[in-house]
Amino acid sequence: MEKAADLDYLRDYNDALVVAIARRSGVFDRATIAAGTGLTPQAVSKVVARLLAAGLVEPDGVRRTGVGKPTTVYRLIPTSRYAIGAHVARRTLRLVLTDLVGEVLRTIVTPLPEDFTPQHLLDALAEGVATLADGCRAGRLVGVGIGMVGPLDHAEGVVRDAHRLRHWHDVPLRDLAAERLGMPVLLDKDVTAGVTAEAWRRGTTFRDAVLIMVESGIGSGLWLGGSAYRGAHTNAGEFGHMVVQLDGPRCVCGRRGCLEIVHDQARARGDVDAAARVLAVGVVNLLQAIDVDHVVLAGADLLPHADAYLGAALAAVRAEVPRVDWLTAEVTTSSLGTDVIAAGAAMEVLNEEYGPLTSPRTAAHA
Amino acid sequence: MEKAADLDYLRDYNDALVVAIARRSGVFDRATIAAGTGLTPQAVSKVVARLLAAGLVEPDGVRRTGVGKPTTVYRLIPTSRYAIGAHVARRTLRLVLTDLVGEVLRTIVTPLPEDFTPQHLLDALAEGVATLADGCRAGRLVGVGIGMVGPLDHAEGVVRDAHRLRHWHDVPLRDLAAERLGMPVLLDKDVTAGVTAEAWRRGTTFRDAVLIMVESGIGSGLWLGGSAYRGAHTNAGEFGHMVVQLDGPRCVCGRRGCLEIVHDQARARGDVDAAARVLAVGVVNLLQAIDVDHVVLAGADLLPHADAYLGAALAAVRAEVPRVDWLTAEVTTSSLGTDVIAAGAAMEVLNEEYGPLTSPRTAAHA
DNA sequence: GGGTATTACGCAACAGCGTTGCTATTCTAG
DNA sequence: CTAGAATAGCAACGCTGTTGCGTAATACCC
Repeated sequence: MEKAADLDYLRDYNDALVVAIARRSGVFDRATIAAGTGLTPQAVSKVVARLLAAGLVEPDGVRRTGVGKPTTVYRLIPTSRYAIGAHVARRTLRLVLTDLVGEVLRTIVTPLPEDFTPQHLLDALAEGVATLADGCRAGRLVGVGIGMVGPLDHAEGVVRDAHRLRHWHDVPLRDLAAERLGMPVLLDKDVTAGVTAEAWRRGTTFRDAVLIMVESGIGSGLWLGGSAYRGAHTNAGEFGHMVVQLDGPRCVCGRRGCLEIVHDQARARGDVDAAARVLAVGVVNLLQAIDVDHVVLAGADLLPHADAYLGAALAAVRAEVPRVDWLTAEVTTSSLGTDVIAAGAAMEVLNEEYGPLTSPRTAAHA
Repeated sequence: MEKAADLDYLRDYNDALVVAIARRSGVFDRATIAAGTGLTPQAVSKVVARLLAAGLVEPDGVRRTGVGKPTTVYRLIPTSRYAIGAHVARRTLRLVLTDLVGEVLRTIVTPLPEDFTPQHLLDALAEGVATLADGCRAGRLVGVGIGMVGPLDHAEGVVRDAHRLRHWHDVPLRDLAAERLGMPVLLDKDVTAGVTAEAWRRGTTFRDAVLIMVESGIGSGLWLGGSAYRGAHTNAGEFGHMVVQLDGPRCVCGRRGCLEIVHDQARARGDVDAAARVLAVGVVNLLQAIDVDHVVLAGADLLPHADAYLGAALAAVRAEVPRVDWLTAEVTTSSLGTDVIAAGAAMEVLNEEYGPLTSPRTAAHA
C-alpha cells in the first residue's frame, strides 16, 4: 500500500525543489524562488536557512537592482557533497567521483578478470572507492551507485541474471556492497544510470528523454515525466530487442529481425552508415511510441562513429516524424562520453538524496 | 518552474490516498488504513471525517473481531459522484455516465455528420450531456472528459490536427466545451482515456500498463508508474507507426513497414490471424521497450476478433519474452468493450479530482 | 546632507497538518 | 457483575507554510 505524506515529506519536497532550482541556475535569490514555486518569501527564507545549515548553499554577495535594499544572492556549493559511481562492464570496472552538480572529478578504470565473481567485483570496488573517497571531507560522500547490465531488480538491489556474466544469478549486490563499503549503495541498469546522468546535469526542463547505448548490445535508458522509468520489473529499455524486420535474421534472444541483430550484421560487414540508419529507425520508433523530446546517444561501440549515428538519427527524426512545429525532439551525443554510465550511477545517489521528490519514500532519511 | 507543496497539498494527498484504498477494497476500517499508509489511527480519523463531510464515504456497520470495542467499518458511496465521458470518433459521439467507482450507468450514441465542425460537436455534446446530467443530484457531477484522436495538446486542451478530421486545426475544445457546458472539461487522446479507464477500475496495483487500440488506426495508451503517460507533446502512443518491416510497404505516415500498414494489409486480404500476429510482434516490442505488466486490447476493429488477437498476443508474450519467472505480463481484452474510451474520459475527470496526487497542482481545487 | 519612497528581510503570531497523551466507550471473557 | 482489551475521540503539541508588521539598506529627490 502507498505511504502517506507527512510534514517531513512536505519539508523535504520543498527543500529539494529549491536545490533543483539552485542546481540549474547556479545562483539564486529569495524573490525568484518565491515567484517560481508559489512559496511566500518568508517560506523561502526558512528553506534557505535549512540549506545553509546543511552546508549545501552559501551567500554569494548582493545584487543592486535599483532602489531599495539589495537582494541577497545565494549559490549552491558544488563540493558540498560527493558521490561515487561504478560502471560494471564485462571486462572493466570504471569508477568516477562526482560533485553535487554532476561534474566528474576523478576517474579510475580497473580491469576485471574474465567471468569475474561477486567477490572479485566487491574487492575491486572496495579498493577503488577507498581511493576516490580519500579526497572527500568526512560526511560529504553521499554514497555509491552501481550501474551494470540487467536483468536486475532495482527495488531489491539484486542482480537477477546479468547478460553474458556467469556467476551472477540472484546476487544481492546492493546489500553486499553496502556492507562492504559501509555507505549507502544503489544498483541499477547501466542505461538507466546513463540517462540519469544527463537528467541530473541538464536540470528539470529535461523531463522526457531516452538514452540509447550501443555497447555489446543495444539498450535504452528512459527518463519519463521527470524521473527514471524502469518498468514493472526493472526491465524497461531492451531497445535492441524490438523487431524491425519481420522474418529477419535470428537474434540471440530467439526472435527474428531484432534491431540489434540487424544493426550488428551491418556493423560486422563494415557498413557503419547502414547500422546507423537501422538504429535511427529504432529511435524514430521510440519517439512514436513514447514521445520524448530528448534523445541522447552513447556507448563504446557508437561514440567512435558518433557523426554517422548522430547524422542518421537527426535525418530520420527530421524526415520521419510528422513535422508539426510543436513536435520537436533534440538529438545529441552524451556530454560525458564513456563516463556516462559511471557518472550516472553516482548521480542516481545524488538524485535519491537531493533530487526532486516524487512520492513519499518508505525509508526515513536525513 | 515546479510548484511547491503546502499543507493543502499534504491534506489532499492523504485524502486521495484513502479514497484510492476505499475504491479498491470497497469497505475499509481505520486500523487497516493506518497500518497500510503509516498514518496514525488518529490521523485516519481526521481523514475519514473529511470524507464523511464530503459525502464520499459512509459508515457501514461494525465488525466484531473478538475482544474489545468493535471496529467501525466504512464504505465508499459509488453514487456520491458522477462523471460524463465523451468518445469523439469519426462518425459518432459516444457519451457515458459513470459513477465514482467507474461503473458505466448510461450510454448514448449520437451520429456525427461527415466532416463535422467544432460547432456540430459542441451542439451534440451539450444535448447529450444535458440528458445524462438529468439523473444526477446537484453538485454530484464532477465534469466531462473528452477522448478523441490526436494530435492534440492535453495540457492546453487544444486539438492540434485531429487525424482525418477536417475543420479541426488548433481548436481550443476544452475551453469551448467548458464554457458551453458550464462545468470542468478535460481533453485527451482516446487511447490515454482508454488506459485510464482500466487503471481507475483496477486500482493502484495496476501501475504499468498499455492499452492497444485497433480502430481506424492503431494506437496505444500508456499508464506508467501509476499515472497516464502522454509524452513531451501529448503524442505518446503512436504505436501503429513503429516500423516492424524495414523497406516494407509505404504507410500513410510516409515511413515504410509501419506496424499499421502491415497489419492493415493482412486484414484487407482477410487474414485476421496474420494481422493478429503482426500486432503481437508490436506488443512484445513494447514490452521490451517499456516493461509494462498489463496489456489491454481494445478497439472496434479488434474486439470482433478478440480471440484471434488475444491468442496471438498471449502466444507471443509467452514465447518471445525472456521467460524469467519474475518477468510476467498479463494480457487481456478491455472489460468495458466499446465503451472503454468514453468511460475512460469520464474517469480522467474523476482521477483528476479524486485520484492519487502526483505533484502539487497549479490550480486550487475543492 | 537629510528626508522619503522603495525594496528586502526576519521576528512573532497564526491556521492547519499529523502526532502524542490520555480518557471514554463498548465489546468479550470469566 | 467485574476485569481486560480494543476502538474512538478530545486536547495539547511540534512542525509546516502564511500573515502582519517592524527593521534595515538602498536610490532618489530636494
